[in-house]
Parts: sequence; structure tokens; C-alpha cells
Amino acid sequence: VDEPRWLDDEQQRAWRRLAAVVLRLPAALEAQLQRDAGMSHFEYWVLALLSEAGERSLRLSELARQANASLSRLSHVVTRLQARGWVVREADPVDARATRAVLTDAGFEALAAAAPGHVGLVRSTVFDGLGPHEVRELGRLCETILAGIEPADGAGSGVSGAPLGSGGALG
Amino acid sequence: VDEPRWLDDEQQRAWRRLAAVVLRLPAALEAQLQRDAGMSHFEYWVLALLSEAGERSLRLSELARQANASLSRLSHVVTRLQARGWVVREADPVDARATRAVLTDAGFEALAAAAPGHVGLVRSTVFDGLGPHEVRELGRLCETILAGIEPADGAGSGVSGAPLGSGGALG
DNA sequence: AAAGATTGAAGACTCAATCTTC
DNA sequence: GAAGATTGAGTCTTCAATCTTT
Repeated sequence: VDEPRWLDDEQQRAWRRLAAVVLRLPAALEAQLQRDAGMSHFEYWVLALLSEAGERSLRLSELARQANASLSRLSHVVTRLQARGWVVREADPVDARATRAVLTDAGFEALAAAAPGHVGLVRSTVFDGLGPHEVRELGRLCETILAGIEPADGAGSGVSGAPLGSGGALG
Repeated sequence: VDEPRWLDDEQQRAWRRLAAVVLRLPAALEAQLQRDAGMSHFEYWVLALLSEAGERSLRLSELARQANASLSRLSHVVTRLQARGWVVREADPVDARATRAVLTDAGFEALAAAAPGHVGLVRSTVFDGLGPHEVRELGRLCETILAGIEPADGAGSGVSGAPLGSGGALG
């Protein structure tokens, strides 16, 4: 496919590597969690978000937004998590249309059991090779890319107010 | 989940963003390709790899390696691509165990039709916000992360010998 | 009509089992 | 026995249709 060069050499090399990261990193995390904790990375992420939310519960639509997922996908996942006793559905008191997902004690324990192995893998694969300056650089670059993906997104990105602060299960 | 802080604040912020990129970037590329070209990002990637290979063909195992996929996944995908007339299977002359996937003219045309839109999106989402120095930095960081994912991987990473050089459909 | 959510069907990926050739 | 590849079953995701509440 030859056309006027869309990407220069440097961009192409970066893209090949970024594409590989985007393909392999999730696969690696997925494999570890599935093997050691019997849950998917996405399920872990959902449990972690709930664990950091007030009352350990969130509306499904809000949870979907924070998890970067569609509402449909989230609803299916919550159904599975509920079947395992890790989450329960609860009617929202202020808006009868809404449903809240609430993390159970069993769900919290499952998350707590899974967290060390998962966070350990994140650290060893991503951060062990990076110095403090590079970590900041990585964060900055990812922020720029995210801005490129969704130009229109409303104000707060919502990550600021996480109750647990650092050391949480999100990594 | 409170435990001795596994990740410091800076690492946690970077990780949240990297996780979002890893979740959203594929989704954005997927949506565009599906809508405009009727193919998945992975299918596009496979066609692009074949288009850059000698004879426009590769062994399935080699193709799987270059595409960062399992052989099983690749076999399923090749079956679908074959059903659409974009690829054909061919017995390998030197090793009767092996199967080669060969890009057809129709497949090449489909790739050529899909490439501008796809590469355009890659450029606008990822590279438009980045200066030359940042692109190199991104490439370097991704390389480091990849090294962390697979410590044991054998010698050459195999990207060097791509026939088409820059301007190819890989982006 | 829009927002929040659920459901079922279709398509894709993973895993394990299987087959052939080296 | 190991490497290359295929297949089928089970699971997950997406998409569209549907339902209720605002």
C-alpha cells in the first residue's frame, strides 16, 4: 500500500510498539488474574472502582463511565459478579430509573486477595523499568493520547476524588 | 484495600491513564474500521502484515507471532478472511506441517481502501498532539514496557525487514 | 422524547483436545 | 515427542430491540 507517507519512520516505529503494548499488556494482565484469582481484568477493575466509591456502590451508568465500558457490557458483567456473590444490585433511592451496584464483603475479600498479585505484575511489567521522570513522562503522553481520542468529554475526568488514595487496588 | 503502598502517587496516575489508553484506543480504532471498512482492527493488522511480507504470504505461526496473537486465534481469523476472499491458504512447499496465508488481490484492495481512514485516525489521535521528541520518547517507553512483559523472547524482534518501509499500511 | 438499564442473538476469543508431519 | 495447525465448546462482547421512569 503505497501512498504519500502518512507517518514518518519515527512515528511508525513508535506506533508498532504502542500497538504491541496495547495488544500484549492486557493479555498479560488477563492471564495472571484469570489464573491466580479466577477473574477477568475487567471484573477486577469494576470491583476496584466500587471499593473506592462511597458506600462501596455506584450507579451502573457511572460505573460504566469510570470503567470505560458500554452500559450493556457492564450490565452483563454485574450479572456475573452478582451470580458469584461479589456484587448486589440495589434500586437507587433518588432516581427510580437507576440501579446501583454494591460491593459485598465477599467481593471486597476477593478483590483484596487478587490485588497483591495483580498490582505486583503491573509494577514489574510497567514500572520496574522506569525512573520517576519516565513515569511522569508516560503519564503525560497517555494524557495527550486520551485527549486525542475524545475531544468532547465534559469537565472533570473524575479520578481525583477516589477515597482510598494511593495504595488502592487500582494499582 | 489498604496494604503497604505498592505504587506511588505518580505511578498510580500514570497507570490509570495507561489503562484507559489500553482500553479506549483499541475501541476507537475498532469502531472506525468496522464502520468504514467492515473489518476488525486485528483483521486489518493481519492483512497489513501480509501485504508487507515477501510474496505477500507468511506461515500462520510466523503471522501469529508478528501479530502478537495465539495460533488458534489467527487460524480462526484466517478462516474468516478466506471466506471473504481476502486471503487463501496454501501448503508450504518446504515443510508439510506448515500452512501459508496468502493475500489475494481482493484482499490487497480491501486493505488499500481501508488504510487511509485508519492511518488518518492513528495520526490524529496519537501523533497530532506529539512533537518529534515526544514520539521518540513514546517509542522508547513502549519498548521498555514490552521488555517487561516478555523477558524471554529470543533474538530479533523481527520488525526490521518489512519490505514496504515507511508509508505502509501498518501506519 | 431522553435517560437508565436489561436482554437475546450473533460474532469473536480462549482453552483444551486432536491431527499430521517432522 | 515436539512443532504446526485445526476444530469445537464455552465464555465474553457488541449490537439492536425493549422496557421503565423522568
